[in-house]
Amino acid sequence: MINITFPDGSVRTYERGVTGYEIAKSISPRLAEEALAASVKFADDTTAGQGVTYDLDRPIDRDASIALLKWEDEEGKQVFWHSSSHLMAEALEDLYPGVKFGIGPAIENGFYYDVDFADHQVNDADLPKVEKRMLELAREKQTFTRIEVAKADALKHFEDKGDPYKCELISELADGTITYYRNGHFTDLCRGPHLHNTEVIKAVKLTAIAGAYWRGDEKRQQLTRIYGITFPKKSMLDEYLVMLEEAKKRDHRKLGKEMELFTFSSRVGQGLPLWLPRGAVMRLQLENFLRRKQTEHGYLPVVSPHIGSKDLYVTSGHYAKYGQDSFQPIHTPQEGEEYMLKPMNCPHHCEIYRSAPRSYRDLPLRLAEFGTVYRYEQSGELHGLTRVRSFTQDDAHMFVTPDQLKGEFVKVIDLILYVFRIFKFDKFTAQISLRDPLDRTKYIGSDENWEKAERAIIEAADEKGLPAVVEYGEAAFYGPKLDFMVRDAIGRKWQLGTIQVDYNLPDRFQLEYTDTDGSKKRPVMIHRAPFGSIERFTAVLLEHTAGHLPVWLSPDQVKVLPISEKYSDFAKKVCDLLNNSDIRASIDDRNETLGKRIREISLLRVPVIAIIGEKEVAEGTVSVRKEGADAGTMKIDDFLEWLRATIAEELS
RNA sequence: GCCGGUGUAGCUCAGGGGUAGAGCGCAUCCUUGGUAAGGAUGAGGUCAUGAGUUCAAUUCCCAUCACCGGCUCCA
Repeated sequence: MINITFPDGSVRTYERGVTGYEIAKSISPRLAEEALAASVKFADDTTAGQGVTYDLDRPIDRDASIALLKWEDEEGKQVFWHSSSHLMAEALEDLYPGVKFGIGPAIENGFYYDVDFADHQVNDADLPKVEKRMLELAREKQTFTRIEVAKADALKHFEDKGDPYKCELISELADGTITYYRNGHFTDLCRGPHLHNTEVIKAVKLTAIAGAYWRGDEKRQQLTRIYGITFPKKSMLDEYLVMLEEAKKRDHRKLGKEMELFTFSSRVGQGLPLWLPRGAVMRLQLENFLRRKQTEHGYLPVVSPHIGSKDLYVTSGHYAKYGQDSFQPIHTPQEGEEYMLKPMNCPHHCEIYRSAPRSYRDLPLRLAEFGTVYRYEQSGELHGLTRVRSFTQDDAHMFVTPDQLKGEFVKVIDLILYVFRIFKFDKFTAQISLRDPLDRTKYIGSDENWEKAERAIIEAADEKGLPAVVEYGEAAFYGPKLDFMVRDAIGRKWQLGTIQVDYNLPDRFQLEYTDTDGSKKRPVMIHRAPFGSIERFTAVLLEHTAGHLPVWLSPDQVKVLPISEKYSDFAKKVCDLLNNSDIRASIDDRNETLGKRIREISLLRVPVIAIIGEKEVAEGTVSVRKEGADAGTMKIDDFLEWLRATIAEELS
């Protein structure tokens, strides 16, 4: 007999070799129905961590703690979708005999399988057939059988089957036992784990078809990747589809058009956004918001040109690393003279640092600039405002002594958290990227400094209580970093702010300061950008808010609507009063019905509408509507106060 | 850059080998309206661009460009 410990601490004894499924059944039939896999941590496993995920049918042969994983658990979903990808493969093999398979993992929302269809051309119209077949197969209540085979046998199996991709994968595995999983007549090389039975897969939607290189290598065979998602209930699929529709409605490209914020022109060039008047107003508010806060934090504004001599980037090292893939140098009438569009602001800021001798008393020196940079992103990678070729970083570089690193980090984290709070990004995580412990040769800078910096980041994150994960080997070659990921209102993840330590540029530019003892020391540089870029941030914010920006940020804060032309004069007076108090208000007295004007203004997402008719003129009031809801009738002065209070509230 | 898809009026889209349609928007007029679409009339298109097949191409074929979905990349 063996002891099984449950998450609530209770212990039960079972026969040796009991399976997760049997355990679940012994607790309740309902649990057996809902459980998808088991998280098993053996009593003799002394390593940290949660243990391994087991198939429900896999025997447990010694004392262990187990947690039964359901759909609600992330690992449960992963098993569900991984099994679904096998089910899809089985369906594909049925429908298109002779197809060859690459890999088919679960992903954040569903799964995919990379398939070589040889001569057959698959398109969207084929997907419903595959979905139908998958559901038929699922209803056969296929079990997933785990089979252990020797590597040589596995290799032979897939050679006989004529599947070169699987053979390649197997040949790279360590010698010894390899596992297969079999469901129905489909057998796949797989580590597992898998579902107890395919019957729980009740709803299937194949979402997309795309090309994907075998092993992500563009020089190799391109396979057809089919994406899909499955659910244990039909209603969940419906909800998911509604969510996708919602995401489409929030697409910042669509909102940018509807709200008249920005546009693109092929004549201007790919990936080069044009900010329309309303967009430009919003953008200026974003900049001013940060500028004010940065002034409080002791940042000094600087301005640098949009181009720089090629030498500058040769010195910084960027030319050697990225020169070939950048906008190419600009030539002048002067023979041999070359300039480049600036791909980043740091080298310019390094030269600003060098413009005067620096003392330890000058540090930290914080140079800030909304610096527009130009990067030749690959054309297929451009996407709305999130990936463009010209964008403005909310950039700043801090030059600090090694001892100031941590204090400075804490201050930057504070700033970023402030930004998140104001924009209501309530859910976020941070990733601390450190060196690869196994290979320290690829990093520049002394061991001692790296350790200091890594410790500083970890401690700073800890002090601020950041929900942070540490990733080893993810640091840049020039320094460790801290990145922030936010989740938007419909649960999607975005990378926003970043803080990076840099030992490279101070070296390359030979930056120095005079220390207390009169010796010359090298400062450490910190790059940071809370927004990342104004363009990207705008995109994320639009999708997060579905275009309903806070009043302080809205391009038009108030529209004043006289019910008929008779009240235009009074409306004009109200409008002037608001404008004189720095409220962005304008009048809409077009020859349209009130309902129609309200509709159009609402579609532009103007947050506040002030309506003026006979009654209002007589009483010196306005009738206020905010975000589609009646906010009451107010005296003009009260309305102004109310607006100010609303904005102050948003910014507190 | 690669694979696949799309490109028709300012926008959203329908159509189809015999040179084009809707709704919205725009203009003019009527209407002077009370919280998300009042009415009438009218103007707008080299059907992305270039070459090809054809008596005839916006439609079919090819190339190019842009956009969309992915892959790869991201200082």
